[in-house]
Amino acid sequence: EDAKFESFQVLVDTANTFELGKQKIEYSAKNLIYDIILLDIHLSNNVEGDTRTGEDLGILARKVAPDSKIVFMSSFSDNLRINNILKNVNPDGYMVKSEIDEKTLIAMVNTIVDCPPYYTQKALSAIRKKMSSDFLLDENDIKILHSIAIGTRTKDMIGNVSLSLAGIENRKRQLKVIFGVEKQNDQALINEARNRGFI
Amino acid sequence: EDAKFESFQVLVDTANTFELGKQKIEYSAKNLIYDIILLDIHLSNNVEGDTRTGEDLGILARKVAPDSKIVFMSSFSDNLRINNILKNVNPDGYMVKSEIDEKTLIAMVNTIVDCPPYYTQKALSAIRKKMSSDFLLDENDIKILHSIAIGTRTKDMIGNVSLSLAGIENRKRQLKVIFGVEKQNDQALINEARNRGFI
DNA sequence: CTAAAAACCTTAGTTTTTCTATGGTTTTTA
DNA sequence: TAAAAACCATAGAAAAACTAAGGTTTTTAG
Repeated sequence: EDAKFESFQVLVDTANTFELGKQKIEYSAKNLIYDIILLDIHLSNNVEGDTRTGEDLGILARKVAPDSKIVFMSSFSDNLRINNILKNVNPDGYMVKSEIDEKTLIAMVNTIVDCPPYYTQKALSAIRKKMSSDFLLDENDIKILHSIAIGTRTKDMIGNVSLSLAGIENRKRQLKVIFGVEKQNDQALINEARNRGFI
Repeated sequence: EDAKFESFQVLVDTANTFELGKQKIEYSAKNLIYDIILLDIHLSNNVEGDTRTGEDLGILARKVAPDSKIVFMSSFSDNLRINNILKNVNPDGYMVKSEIDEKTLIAMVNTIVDCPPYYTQKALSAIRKKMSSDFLLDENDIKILHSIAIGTRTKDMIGNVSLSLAGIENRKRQLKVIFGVEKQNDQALINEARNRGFI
């Protein structure tokens, strides 16, 4: 906020819950629209059990304020999250928090207004992984990978995955082939999937 | 080449044909390996009809000198080319020539040695498009898109595409739906496909 | 302007792919 | 070491994609 810019001055407005953010974005859309909307993925919601995230807010912002630039901030350089947000929201920028400082913030603002997108290095690293391994997994594949990652037993995946047990087993086998860890254990599969930005 | 770096000095070696580049890379791999290999996509080959490009040289370099960083330079911010190279070579950097100057070159070198990747803005713009539209086209889809782009009539696509006429027509219809240009003409489809980096 | 060609669309039947159900074998777990 | 889970294979069912055929609409060329 202390940063000096040549051609414009900075006015900052903040909100710390989904609901408040939603209100401000909707209000601004009808009045003075925001140039840049900076979104934290993790939101502290006031209502218990409210699982709406900054991603949802981003999707909303895209709809009601299509001319505002959207930049995400995330604590983690978590590959899957970055990939999902780039796909679902297509933000003009993505910054990993550990890389946010005055220098990157200024660079971000200058890049965003001029020629987006702006990504910090760790975000770029995740993007690179995704771009270089270009095969597509469907919803079920992703769910299975996640379930394995958190230690869910195969038989307990029924219900999440909309496949029969045999179907899930088949997919697992197939995934191991795709990721080049045929005949190896689940850990190898997860490592490779994480490494390539699918988890 | 005049740029000053703090922690290292710059030695430059050049080659202007595929064959010469290949020799130098192979020679260096067994002796003093290159820190960074800068590749131009368009090569002026001495032999007529030699269609090998910088991309092929990049694939070769990755194999024989896996520890060298590879950076591509391209005149065009052509989406498909960028996507293909990122997928097939997975370079540590990609620079669009119009964006190359002393500043970006220095930034590239510093980023590459420290924490790759480095992409110039126009490359990033292409990458963004690809990341936000993440569906996969198979070989036939690509062939059909290409055929349309160069003006091939649908009925003449049989032979290239290994599908029946009705099959090709179906795919075309489906592609228009996927790209969000349903009921529109072929030009709209090609524009959108090109825009998203599939052509 | 008009006739021919191409593109477009639909339907029925075929092929291919993927899934389920089932049951046996191997590995893991307690 | 016995039970549970994972793994694997097979036959049949279901879904998806393709072909062939024929009709309608649009485009092209004379």
